[in-house]
Amino acid sequence: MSRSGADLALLLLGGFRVLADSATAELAERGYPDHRPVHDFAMRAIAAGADNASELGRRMSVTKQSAAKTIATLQERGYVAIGPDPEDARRKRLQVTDLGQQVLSTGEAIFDDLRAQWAQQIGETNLRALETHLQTLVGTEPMRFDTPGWVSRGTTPADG
Amino acid sequence: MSRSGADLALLLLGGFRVLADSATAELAERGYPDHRPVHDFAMRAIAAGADNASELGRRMSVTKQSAAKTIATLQERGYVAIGPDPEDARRKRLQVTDLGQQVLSTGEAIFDDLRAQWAQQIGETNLRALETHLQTLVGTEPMRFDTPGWVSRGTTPADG
DNA sequence: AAAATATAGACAGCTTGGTTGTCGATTGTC
DNA sequence: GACAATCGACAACCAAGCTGTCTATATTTT
Repeated sequence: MSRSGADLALLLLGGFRVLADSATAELAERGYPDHRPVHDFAMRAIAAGADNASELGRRMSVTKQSAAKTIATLQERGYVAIGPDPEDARRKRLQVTDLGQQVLSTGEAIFDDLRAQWAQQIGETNLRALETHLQTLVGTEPMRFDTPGWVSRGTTPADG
Repeated sequence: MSRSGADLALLLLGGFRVLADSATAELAERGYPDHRPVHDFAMRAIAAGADNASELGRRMSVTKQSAAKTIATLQERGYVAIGPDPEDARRKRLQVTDLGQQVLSTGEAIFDDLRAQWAQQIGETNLRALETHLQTLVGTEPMRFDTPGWVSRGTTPADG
């Protein structure tokens, strides 16, 4: 087996897509249609403290305008609520709604389920090793909630 | 360490992005600007026998219209040539040019280089194990040249 | 041979998720 | 009080997908 670097890249992407697609499909089946990974990660970031558009954009390595768009759709679906910020009149404070929390925990459960399936296939030990090594390779930080621009142009936006 | 399924997904995507971004950047530095992974995989597919738009679309799990767009940009850059098909007047036969071959082999070298760097970080044995396990999880097929839709809507297009 | 059907590629138009650039409103600092 | 920085909004654009429609050519069926 040749084991080229390109194969490795494809393998990683394939792995992600299998997980992401399965999760999206399952989420749709459980009553949350059109919920993409990006929505999930954005909500997680909001829940984790990125409670305004600019900050969310920063954490997701995306312009604030783009973040605002995501926020708008999340708001339309009732997953996040927008209110005024008592400390800064320019800001609009974001908050994950109860419905949003439901999606979040459902999504988490689904992902954990998928991971468990994988663990069953190759063994928990091997899966853990895979994760550990991948983490070493990707960087020390566990890539928290900042979704890395979603396979886009790679360069992080400057914005103003 | 919690090891949630979502973390795993992020890790996989992160890994892919690190490789893809590095490769894109390096390729740009060596004189092939704006060459994205999708171009590379499309060219590989063409070289591997997908010598018309419809077939390319099929292999990349993308509509033929979308494939046609990619082909158009590759042609503009002089990476593929379009000629008539002697056996079927509807078809336009695709061919990777010499310049295209250069990009291809350069890209391959870069990817292999990146893989070597990773091997140095966690050891060849571990990297091999990672690849093997990932392959088991993603599916038996090594995901050949069909780029899996590039983190899009997951559903494969029907088209006509 | 003719008719029905399938396929190749082109064109128009839409959607998603990004990007700049600009702007008014607000805040904080000198 | 003046001035720079920041927040969020708007407009315009782009890339890479999608669908739907169309013509020309092949292929298959009658």
